[in-house]
Amino acid sequence: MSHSSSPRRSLRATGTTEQLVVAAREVFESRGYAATTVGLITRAANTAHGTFYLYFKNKEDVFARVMAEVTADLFAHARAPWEGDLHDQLVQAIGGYLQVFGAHRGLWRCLLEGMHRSPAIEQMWLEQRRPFIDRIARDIERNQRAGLVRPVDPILTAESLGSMVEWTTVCWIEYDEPRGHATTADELARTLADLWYHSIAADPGAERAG
Amino acid sequence: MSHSSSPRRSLRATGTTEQLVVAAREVFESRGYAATTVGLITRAANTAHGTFYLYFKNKEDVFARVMAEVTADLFAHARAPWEGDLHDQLVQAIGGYLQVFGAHRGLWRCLLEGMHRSPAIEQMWLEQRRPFIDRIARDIERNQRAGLVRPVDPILTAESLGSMVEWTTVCWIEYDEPRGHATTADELARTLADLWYHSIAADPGAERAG
Amino acid sequence: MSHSSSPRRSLRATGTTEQLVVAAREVFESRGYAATTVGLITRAANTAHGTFYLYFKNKEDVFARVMAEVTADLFAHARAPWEGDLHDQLVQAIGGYLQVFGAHRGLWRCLLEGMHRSPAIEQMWLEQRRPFIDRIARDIERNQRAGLVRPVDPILTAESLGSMVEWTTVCWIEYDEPRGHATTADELARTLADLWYHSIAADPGAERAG
Amino acid sequence: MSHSSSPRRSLRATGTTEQLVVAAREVFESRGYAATTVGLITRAANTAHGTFYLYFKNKEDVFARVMAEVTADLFAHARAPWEGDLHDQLVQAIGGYLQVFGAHRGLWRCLLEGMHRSPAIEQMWLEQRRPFIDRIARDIERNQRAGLVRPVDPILTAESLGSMVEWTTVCWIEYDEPRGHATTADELARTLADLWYHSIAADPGAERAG
DNA sequence: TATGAATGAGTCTTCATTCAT
DNA sequence: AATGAATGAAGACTCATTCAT
Repeated sequence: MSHSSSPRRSLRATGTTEQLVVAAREVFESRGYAATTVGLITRAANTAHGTFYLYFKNKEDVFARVMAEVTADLFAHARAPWEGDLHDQLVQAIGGYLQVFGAHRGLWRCLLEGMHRSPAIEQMWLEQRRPFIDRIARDIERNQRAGLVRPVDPILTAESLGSMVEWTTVCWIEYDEPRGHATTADELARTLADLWYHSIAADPGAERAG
Repeated sequence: MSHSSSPRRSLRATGTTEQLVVAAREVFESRGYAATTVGLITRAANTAHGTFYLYFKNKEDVFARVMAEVTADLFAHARAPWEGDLHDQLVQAIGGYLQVFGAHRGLWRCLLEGMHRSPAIEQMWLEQRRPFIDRIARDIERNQRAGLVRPVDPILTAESLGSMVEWTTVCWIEYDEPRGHATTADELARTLADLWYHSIAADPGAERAG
Repeated sequence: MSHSSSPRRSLRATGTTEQLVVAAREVFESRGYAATTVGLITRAANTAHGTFYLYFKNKEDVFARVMAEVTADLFAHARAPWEGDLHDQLVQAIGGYLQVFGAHRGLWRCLLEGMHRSPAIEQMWLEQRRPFIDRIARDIERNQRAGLVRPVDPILTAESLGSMVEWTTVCWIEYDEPRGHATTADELARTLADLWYHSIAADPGAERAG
Repeated sequence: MSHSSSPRRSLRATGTTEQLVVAAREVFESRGYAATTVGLITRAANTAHGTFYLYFKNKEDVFARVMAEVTADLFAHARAPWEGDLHDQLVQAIGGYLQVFGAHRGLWRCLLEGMHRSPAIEQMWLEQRRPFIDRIARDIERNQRAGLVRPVDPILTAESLGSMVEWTTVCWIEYDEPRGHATTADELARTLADLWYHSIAADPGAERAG
């Protein structure tokens, strides 16, 4: 019967897919988007060139698959509830962000690099980024109602502070770390949280005092 | 007899170089780094394909030349002395940055895109960025001595706030503007200056009151 | 125990073969010879890719099988006895030809398209065509003996008139029909029969009068 | 000055183009449309693979170029004025057609083969064929007004008789000639002209008698 | 028998770079 | 200095065919 062989078969297929995705991630991370070729991926995955096209339409397609996994990872962390006062929450959130980001180094640069080449990747980036910015804006509004945040435009502020963390992280990962870790992740997270906090807190001194 | 042609030749050569650099800038801006080819540049410059190699070693080389011109432009603006109190100075500085940045849109994306492909471009980016971050750090230190800025790490803070402006600007140029200029450059500059100011001011309320 | 499965197997096999042949016919008709791939056939047959190679050596092989069926169809029609005088017989014969031909549109084009690629297909075409031409030649000879057809070379004439019907039909099917059936099958059959008749009739006016 | 080198350069380019067109014609003729690859053409032309793309967009493009030359050839012959009575004119016209057609054997089969793959080639075929059919139709109408041709539908008749010559020629070239020239071009031309003449002549016997 | 995953040879196409003029 | 024809190395993608299950 054809059914008996099916699970083992599809297991093999799943294995191959995973091999390719893992290989693709490695190549994308180390080489960047444009320099990655299907040939490099299949060579890294130890499969025939044609096998790639069994599972992915093209480079863009496999990249989407890779990014989907990483974004899911980032989301999982972002979902965790934060505890303590505003300042403590910021340290936790930014610290988590730095950690996940750091675990996938080159991929974010890939995303930036690939955007110009493919509208689909641009879309991917925007869609991955939006929920984070939106969440920040909502938090700001909530804290404004609670009197903890001074009157600023929630949207523009969210964009700005989100960008601060995002880009500082990229620069730190790419250009500080390889040069010898002058700054620790923790140190950076605390600095960013501190700046963030003071930039919007209604009465900075008061809260920290309490 | 052969001497007489020399000045004309070098004049023509200068003209050709400039023609190529201008054409290259246009192509890089509209197409991005990877998608730019020597053929597109020479076609835009109305030059023979081979002529390109008389003046540049390759794409990376001409890109360096293009970026050098743009960076000089950015520096010229950054050198201008800023007037008024800390907050006013920030609005002026960030506003100027936004303006120059906006004038060269695609090139910054090119820089980001090209970094992975070529160590030389990476170097170029770091070298272009460093003076700005350094100047910010020095300003922070000076203002700390004057009691205007609270005690924060000048280097890390400069990196963070510089990144905030840099990346917010890129996102605004690429993803807000094409969608209809919901936010004006002025509005954005004021928001960024406001966040920057509050994030480091020793006594935010006091200074603004005075 | 193993014997009991034998009939079911062969039944299934027959079913699969037929499934594949039918699917192949459809794909060949709609896509042409070169554009047809084994993958398209098995997908249309709802069969595994590998199954194809259990029953056919390759594309050429399955095409031979498809054409054999269609040619048999054409023969069945051609065997029907024609009634009435020479002119009436021609209208019936050509009309039938047009009908069967039209029912298998794309396949004849496939045959023409595939001939260059494979000597076997070329052979197939010649063998399919020969009996028709031969029959025309024999009819001409018979009618010459009966004084109904003027003295012409039976072979060359059969080739020529057969070609006329054959090619006019192809052109009509491919290039008139899609443009809106300006000409009906009946109209075309009568025109062809009329030209055929006059081209060889011993005394055209006389017979029609009778 | 750049002008002095220009003519020699463009001469070289023209030479290369011609080399490629000639090579393409040969490969198309001997292999058919689908089996022809750019690699085969450049190998036959003794040029680098990439050179092909300097002069042609792709296979379809070079085929159009090849066919344009051949069609021009066919037209040149068709333009020649025909002398003598209706029957003699037909013999001359058909004879010329056979001769040019025979000189380009495989190309016409290529045309037929390529039609399914590319709408542009289909268009090419229709546009090449149309003028011939139209001319036949006009001749029939003229001769009807002169009382030389009996009342038949000029369009349908032109299509049919044109197809007869066209397809008989293809079959003769492809399947008679290679098997040993049982039939000469002249013999065939006379048979076709004879059938054509009788199929439409108002009073066949009369004219021939005169 | 039937399956469908895997293979890899073959084609198309682009482009950086060279070089004779 | 300038030209632009020629080159050939990549890289993307397809598909006939094999084979372990």
